[in-house]
Amino acid sequence: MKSSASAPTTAKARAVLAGARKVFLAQGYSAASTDVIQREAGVSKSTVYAHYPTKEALFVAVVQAECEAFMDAVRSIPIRPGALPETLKALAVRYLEVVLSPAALALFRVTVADAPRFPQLARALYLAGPRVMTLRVAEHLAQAVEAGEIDLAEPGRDAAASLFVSMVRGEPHMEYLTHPEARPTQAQIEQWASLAVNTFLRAYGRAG
Amino acid sequence: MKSSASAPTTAKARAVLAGARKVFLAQGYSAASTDVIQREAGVSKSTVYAHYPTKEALFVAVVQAECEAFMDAVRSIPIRPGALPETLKALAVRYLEVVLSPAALALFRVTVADAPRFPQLARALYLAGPRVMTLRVAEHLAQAVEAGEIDLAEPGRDAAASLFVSMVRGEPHMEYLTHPEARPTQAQIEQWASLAVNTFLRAYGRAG
DNA sequence: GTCTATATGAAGATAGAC
DNA sequence: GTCTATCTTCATATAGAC
Repeated sequence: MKSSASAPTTAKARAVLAGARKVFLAQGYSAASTDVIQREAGVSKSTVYAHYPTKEALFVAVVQAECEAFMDAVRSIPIRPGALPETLKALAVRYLEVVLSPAALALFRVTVADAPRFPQLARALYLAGPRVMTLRVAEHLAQAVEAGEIDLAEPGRDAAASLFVSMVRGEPHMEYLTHPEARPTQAQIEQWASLAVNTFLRAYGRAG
Repeated sequence: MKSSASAPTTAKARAVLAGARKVFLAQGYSAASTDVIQREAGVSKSTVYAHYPTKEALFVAVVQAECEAFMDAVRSIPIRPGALPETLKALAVRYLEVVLSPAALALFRVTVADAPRFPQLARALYLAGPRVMTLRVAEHLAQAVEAGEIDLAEPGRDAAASLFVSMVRGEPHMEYLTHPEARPTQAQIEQWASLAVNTFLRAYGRAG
């Protein structure tokens, strides 16, 4: 069911991918060197090239694997049916935890950085993250509309979901992308999630 | 009044900076080579090094200059006093035009990409863009509160401004960062701005 | 598949003349 | 300040033995 690349089988093959993951996510495509990847993986130069024909192919494999892991993380955020405010809040908190994780920030950095050179990877990131999250939110909002908890006649379900996700991610994502040493506290995440949910429900909720 | 680097005076010096700007914004720090910059500028290698001691210094000069230009662009967005919906809409449209411009997207890409290596540049970008915009919005929202057009008692003026900017920028910024060949249409910008403004005013406006 | 050793080119930076 | 020519290092990638 993998979209393209096959998962490595042997121990050395896994070591190559793991080393490449570490180096590429830390340094980006151009700054990373195959020498360092090779050393990090504890293998020789030709072992790297035995599994991946070029540095580009190795980078593509790494980013694709990370996008799939990222997508799985977003997909596995539970949506517990219940009162809408609590459900949205929990959703927002979990999404922020994923999106602000060091791995997700690094993936975003290196993928967006080389988007002009690897446009398909940038698109894969978009589909794996914001798109999947927005679709899931839209689905749940549809249920809330049915239940009469919310009124989305005007902007539409999809636009409302997209806006909600933008509100949740917007400011903290920007902040931690531009402050690479800093880490968000749980309190900040909760606070921002509450702010976004409250605003969203003030705008569209029925029993505000 | 410049914060750090001095503006180039001679024609060659300007050519070096212009060439570096073009190449760095297109390729990022690591992928860019001083050879290409030198050729782009129409000067020799040592002319580059006569003005900037290292590639790093040249990159810093380019990004700082771009951040200042970006800040000026955000600062020069007019806030015409008038009815709040129209004022916010115009503000949102102009902000999106700036933030989604090819130069701003490229600046974001290369700066965020190398944020771990050049953290002060990433912070400069944050201050030049989101921070300046949010402060301006907060200022205007304070006036709207005074005029009784809006009620921001609960989240507070600064949080509301930050949320508004997140709503405006969120989805389209993400979309065009991850689809480098595509360009937004004016209609899309207007539509997204309207959506953000309407939602914000539904949540906090008094005469919704 | 995996290693050591190496080919080949390009990168950042400098020397020295003008 | 500006050029041509060059130094040195390090990059991607390959050859050939096991």
